[in-house]
Amino acid sequence: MKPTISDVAKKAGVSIATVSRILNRLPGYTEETRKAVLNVIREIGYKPNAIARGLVKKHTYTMGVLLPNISSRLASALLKGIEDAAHRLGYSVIICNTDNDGRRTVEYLNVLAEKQVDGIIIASEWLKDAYGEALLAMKIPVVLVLTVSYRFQIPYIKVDDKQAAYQATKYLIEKGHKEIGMIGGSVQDIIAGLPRIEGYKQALADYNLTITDDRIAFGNFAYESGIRCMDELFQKVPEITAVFAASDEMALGALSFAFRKGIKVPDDLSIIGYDDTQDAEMTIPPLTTVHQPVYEMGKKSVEMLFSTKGAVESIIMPHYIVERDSVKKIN
Amino acid sequence: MKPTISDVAKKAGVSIATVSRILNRLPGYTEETRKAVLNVIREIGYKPNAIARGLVKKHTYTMGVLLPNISSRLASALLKGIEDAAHRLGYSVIICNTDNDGRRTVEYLNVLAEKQVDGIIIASEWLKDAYGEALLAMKIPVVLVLTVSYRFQIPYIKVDDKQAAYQATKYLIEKGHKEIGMIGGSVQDIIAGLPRIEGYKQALADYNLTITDDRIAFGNFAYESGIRCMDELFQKVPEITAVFAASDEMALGALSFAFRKGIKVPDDLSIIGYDDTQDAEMTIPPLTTVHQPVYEMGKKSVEMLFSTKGAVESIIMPHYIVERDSVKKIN
DNA sequence: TAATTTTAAGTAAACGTTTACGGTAAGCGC
DNA sequence: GCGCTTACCGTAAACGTTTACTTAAAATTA
Repeated sequence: MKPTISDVAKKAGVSIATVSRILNRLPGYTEETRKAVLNVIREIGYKPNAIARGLVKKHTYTMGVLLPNISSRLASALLKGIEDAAHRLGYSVIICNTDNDGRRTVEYLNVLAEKQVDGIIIASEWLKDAYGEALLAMKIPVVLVLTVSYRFQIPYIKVDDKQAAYQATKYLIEKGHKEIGMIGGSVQDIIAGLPRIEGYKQALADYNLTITDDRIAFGNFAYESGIRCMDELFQKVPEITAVFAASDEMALGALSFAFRKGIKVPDDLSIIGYDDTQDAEMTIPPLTTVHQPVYEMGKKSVEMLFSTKGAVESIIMPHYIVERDSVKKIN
Repeated sequence: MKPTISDVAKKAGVSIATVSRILNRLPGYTEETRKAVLNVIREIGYKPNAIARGLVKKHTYTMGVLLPNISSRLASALLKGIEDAAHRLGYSVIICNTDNDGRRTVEYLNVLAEKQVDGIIIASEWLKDAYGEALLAMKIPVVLVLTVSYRFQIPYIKVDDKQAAYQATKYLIEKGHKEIGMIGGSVQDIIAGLPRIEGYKQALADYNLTITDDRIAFGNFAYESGIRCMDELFQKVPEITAVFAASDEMALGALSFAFRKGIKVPDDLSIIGYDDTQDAEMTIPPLTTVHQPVYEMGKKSVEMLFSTKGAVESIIMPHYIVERDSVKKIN
């Protein structure tokens, strides 16, 4: 059996209260007994039981993160930010891969509730009513990352998607492009889909460029869909000279499609992505894209989660375009 | 305050023992009282406290995973496999990003011990003595993934690196290449470095091809180092027609370097990678590489961890070459 | 019907901590 | 020497469960 605090107490000839006080650096013992107790602890290899402690303190120093897909590049970067900040603050993080599955999500919410986590971060996921209510019932801090909720008043941290998309499109326009296509997410996706499409349209409108439904292809943010969308775009609107992809992954798909068809990027076609995930700089050519500070958002989200100052404010993080080699100036 | 079991007992007019029995599907109550209790539970929104339960049952249904870098592609895929299997078995997983930092690793081991996790998976990390001893003291199951320990008898699950490297090299040889370079990891890295280099050398030796120190450049498995190594290789041994990279990321670096220098892959240079991470199929051209079944290894590792049959055997997973377009046959 | 077994339920100890409270001895001021 | 504070430390309750043990009633058997 693992040694417990009373084993330590017995062996050191003191009460468990004293051992506990020493462990928690509370006052109430001489330096002499402290040393003796510490020696016993080392000797028998005692480690406090965080479960028992959690039970009385009602604080587990554990938090949960829900994300639709842990293995996406975006999630990886976010997770690292979260883990780093959590570790610094002394928290452990439980990962929950929801797979965008509602049933699985409620299961996770339940587990996290039962495990008495001290806080929850929800990333990239639309907050259904059931989730929000479950969260409310738990009475613990929650923060949303890369998403928002209009129904529930939960602090969030994200980028201004519409504006970012606007700027990406404007960037292409300023490079002389007039026939610009977009590879977007679903319009039903109120978080990462619609706003980016709106930003794109707004920019075209402001510069009096043609907007047609044909110029937008709808993917699901993944690589394969980028390929398919690029194909679609080229068949319907062969005159386009540039495309804005709503995710780097789809931009990579577009890049691959172009390569296969012998279309040179950026000479024949300019591509701008979104996210600035790690592989954006590894592509051929390196991808110009709008940078979301995902790692920092991860960090900030746990800092918000455990912020000691009362009401936490949502944060709109700054984005910016990182210029690489997938966009060419034309005239 | 959150409702407790005694709140439901009181409200239902039974003892907490009965409520507990109902919750745990133990015998000892009528269907009538069961329904009544369940109703109360629903009514007041009671959720069992897993911390309290864990204290008495000495079982937390929580496990830990240690990895050097959560945001690497390899780790992402592995993590997903682990999380999936864990979720299926009812376990939560705590992630620990060690950053290859010894101090941080022991910290994590401590936290996991205190939190009474039921098992630990260690991935891609050389098991220092201190870790092994800490692990031993915890008396809980451990499994190693993508790594081994010779000093500690801990079950592992990995690929035969030397053989895989041998086959990758042989593949190049069979495609007619005679001047083959390698971008390897460090020789000090007994897990992913040395064996792959040995496999490479063995293949060259078996086919009577030239082996020189010049033909091996040493990277750290990351993208940047792939670029640097490719540069190095070309300066020292311009005659090479093919290279075997010990990781896909380094292969991507090599690809980028070639692109910048106007060297066509696979026409002027063939490249084979290692890992078959998600981006291997997204590169231009798609990367031929040796596939490690990382997701499955993740799954299997937790199945091993919580396997009920006595002694668990280590597993060598099968690898295979996936042919894409970065290697060309020459004569 | 009486004896016996089975079933439904309650009581209380245990899990390993933290912590409020109390007690004793020492130190101090007068 | 007496009262008071302070420092050190022990006792025991509490945290929310599970579970061994007990008990009373119901069901079964003879």
